[in-house]
Amino acid sequence: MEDVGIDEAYLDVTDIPDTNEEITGRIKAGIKEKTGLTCSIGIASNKLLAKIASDMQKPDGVTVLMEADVETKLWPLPVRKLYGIGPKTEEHLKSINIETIGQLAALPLEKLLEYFGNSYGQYLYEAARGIDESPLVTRWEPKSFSRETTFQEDVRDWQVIARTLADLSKDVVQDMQGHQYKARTITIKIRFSDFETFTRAMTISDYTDSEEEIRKAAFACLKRIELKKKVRLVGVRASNFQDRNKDDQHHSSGLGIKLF
DNA sequence: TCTGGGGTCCTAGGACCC
DNA sequence: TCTGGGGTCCTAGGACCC
Repeated sequence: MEDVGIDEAYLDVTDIPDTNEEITGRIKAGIKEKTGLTCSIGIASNKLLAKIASDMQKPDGVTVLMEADVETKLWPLPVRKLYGIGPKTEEHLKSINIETIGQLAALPLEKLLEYFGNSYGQYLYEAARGIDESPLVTRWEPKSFSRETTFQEDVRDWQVIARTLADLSKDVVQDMQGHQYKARTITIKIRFSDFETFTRAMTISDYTDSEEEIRKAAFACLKRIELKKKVRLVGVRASNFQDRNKDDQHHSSGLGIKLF
């Protein structure tokens, strides 16, 4: 099972001999018993289609979406239904008269790469055809920890901003320590009252989970933003974690070799 | 549709190295 | 000092997801 947030998950039932009805029946009964809630389930040959299917019969439904159904059931849907297409891409596609997944699938790959870049273009090409080879991710390592707060009222007072930044740094550090991660990169985020948002990052030479070091880095970043407007939001993020699989990470030995 | 808080991934440009 | 090609690392911002 792959968790996706608090109320979604993908289950690989490939090797479970029971019928779809038996499996979905047990899942629904179990969820009902433990939470009192209903759920909607999509059954498909990959995650992309399963997610779309789960959305097709909303309260308490079960929907099967097979590859053979792509043309009849997937293609009529608006592009926005595809995972990975948000408001911006929806608008972009609309501007070139593409509103359904079928119309998207009619676009040649070269066009998609041209409009959306190699990575995203290739993704859209496959997604529009219901193709998704992505595996279930049952365990993963976090890549960052962050905390942010929006003020009740926009703030001009530097003291308030500074204290908030320090508090957030502390929270991030506690998160890191609790999960035993050390980071090299600290990023702060400042959003002004007009929603203009800036980030400033600093990468230090040694991995750390020290509150003082991380707070200092955060403040060094803060200095690089001119606070000329009222501030709505402050955030702190730590990333670029030390690889915990390597128990010893001394950077480099003092050995250099030069070949002539 | 928007807000809020927590994330991930991608891109582009710059600095630097060989 | 410039050109060219290849690479890494870092930064800033944006799109997207739940």
